[in-house]
Amino acid sequence: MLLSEQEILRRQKREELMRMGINPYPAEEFVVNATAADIHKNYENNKLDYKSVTLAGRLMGFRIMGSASFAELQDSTDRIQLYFRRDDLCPDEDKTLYNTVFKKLLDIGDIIGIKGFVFTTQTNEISVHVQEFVLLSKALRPLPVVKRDDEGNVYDGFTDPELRYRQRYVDLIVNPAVRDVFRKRARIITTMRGYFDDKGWLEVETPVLQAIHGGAAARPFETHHNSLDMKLFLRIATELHLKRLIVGGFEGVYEFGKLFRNEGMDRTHNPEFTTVELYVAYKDYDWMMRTLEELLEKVAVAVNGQTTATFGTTELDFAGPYPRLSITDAIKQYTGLDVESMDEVAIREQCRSWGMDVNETMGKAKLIDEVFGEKVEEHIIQPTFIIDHPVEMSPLTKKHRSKAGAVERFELFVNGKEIANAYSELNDPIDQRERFDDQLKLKERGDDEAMEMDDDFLRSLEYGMPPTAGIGIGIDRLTMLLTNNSSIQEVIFFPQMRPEKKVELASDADYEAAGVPLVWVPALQKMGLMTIDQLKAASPNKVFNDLGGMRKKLKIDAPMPKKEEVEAWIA
RNA sequence: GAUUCUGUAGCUCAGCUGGUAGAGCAAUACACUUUUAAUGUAUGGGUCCUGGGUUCGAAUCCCAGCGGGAUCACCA
Repeated sequence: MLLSEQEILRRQKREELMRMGINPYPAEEFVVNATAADIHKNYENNKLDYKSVTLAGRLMGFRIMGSASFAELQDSTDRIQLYFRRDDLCPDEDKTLYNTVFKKLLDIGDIIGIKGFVFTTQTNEISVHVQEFVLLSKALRPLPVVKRDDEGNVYDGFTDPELRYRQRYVDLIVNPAVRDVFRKRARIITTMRGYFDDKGWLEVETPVLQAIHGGAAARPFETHHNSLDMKLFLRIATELHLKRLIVGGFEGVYEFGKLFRNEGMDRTHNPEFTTVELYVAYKDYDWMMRTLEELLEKVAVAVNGQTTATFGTTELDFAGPYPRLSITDAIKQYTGLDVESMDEVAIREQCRSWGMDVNETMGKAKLIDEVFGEKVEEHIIQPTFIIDHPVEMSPLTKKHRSKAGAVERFELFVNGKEIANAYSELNDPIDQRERFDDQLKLKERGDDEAMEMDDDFLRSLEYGMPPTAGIGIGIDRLTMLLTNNSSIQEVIFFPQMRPEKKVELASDADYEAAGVPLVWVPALQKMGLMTIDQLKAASPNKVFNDLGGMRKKLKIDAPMPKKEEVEAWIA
């Protein structure tokens, strides 16, 4: 492995600590009785309680001034300043603990535990005067040092998205706002769970691996089960299993979980994403709209303390009720086009005149959906229910009680994006079978997103499913809205990325087999001789000469090999 | 998948019409007992993403590849 100068130094410090009898990775529990946030919040009003605190966290900065020093400690809650004084830590003659262990052998990124008392410095900063400290974990890699001034301006930020997503742990350490996003994400989920549980609905888990992928129009991931020797799909929705559970007699069931769709990736799509789906018996989509309004209002308040959330320059208000607009009325409102009174051909012509990419296989329903997506969606900023979609686009939805050709469905749009999709669930098994048949016809015509026939699901409906309202909510997108992030990668800890490419590197054993003593391997690697082939192709004279330089540069403690030895490696 | 921008020290970035690299922070050494983007002095640190090409000479120009960002298409 090729190490930077700083990494080598830290490894040497680790060794040095061990030589001094200090375990850089001790096993013992370290009991903490305070946190940085707690001290900042409560010390001023309650000074007596902070005469003896123990804290643990990561060192994020040093300001050393001779025999006294300040350091920044970051625990899971916040940062706090530590004050170290040599003669307090080392009252006797031996000043090693301060001069060597603290000043020389600790680095930014190391995790320590401290014991001390809280006080306020002359510059009026609440700090901990350290009386004892113990190393809990030595960090071998240097951390990016992000500096902030009093106004909160950031200097030398750790900002490269590739590095931030690939090494999210580093992002979380140095960018506190990132930790906050994920705390809010967790709060969104726990608030929803609490709401559902209070209603008496059951949290359930259904299979991720499915022989038939159903419940949505999407391309699935495929995998293979070895002992069954069969193809399995990763689920694209939880819908069909949850409805089986309603058939089974639960009044309400919900599942938070990952869905997997083998489609494009961009700032609003990750191949695996989180949704919650909820199904409640004896309800319809009107009821579900009211429920969603109540739920989102609670969630917004739980996350941001108010029903409004700022997204970019717009203020979104999640306080219900939200406007309800049929998909055809929405099109009329934003384009002036009355699609209800038009036939398929006329709509298609209109789409073409707008320069939209449409073709003959698209029926009226699909065209309406396209027009909505192209001309309307982006304009819907405040939470709005778009309702009563054409039946062809909604194969699992009950036909509308009064509107011909429509279904009882709504999608909630916020800031131009769909974040929830719900309907009065279709529970007529004969109608459901016909809808699946229609999907199969689409599939035969080449629509690889059309749903498959799910006979077991139909069988369950034949036993009778109560009238049911169901909804799916995209957790990632909701989190984006409530945390003011325009990229899904910002609200997923480890967004999908291409694997890092590994540099081709010969192993230590390969070098040894070529006769190279291990001490010289780093030197050869530093010279760019990463593989044995490269070594064999090198000039022995040059290698021998360069080795002298590298020996000094890398502070290699072994005597120089003889020229004949070097020639032997290469020959 | 298409278009476009981009890849230089551990991090953030300079580097002009080609002459083998610079800054700040981080690191190392020294000074400094309340600093806070601590400060001062000195020092070290680079396969300039990879591979070809043009050239006496490439971080720089050209081609290809790989990674990433943005926009668009499909989708939630």
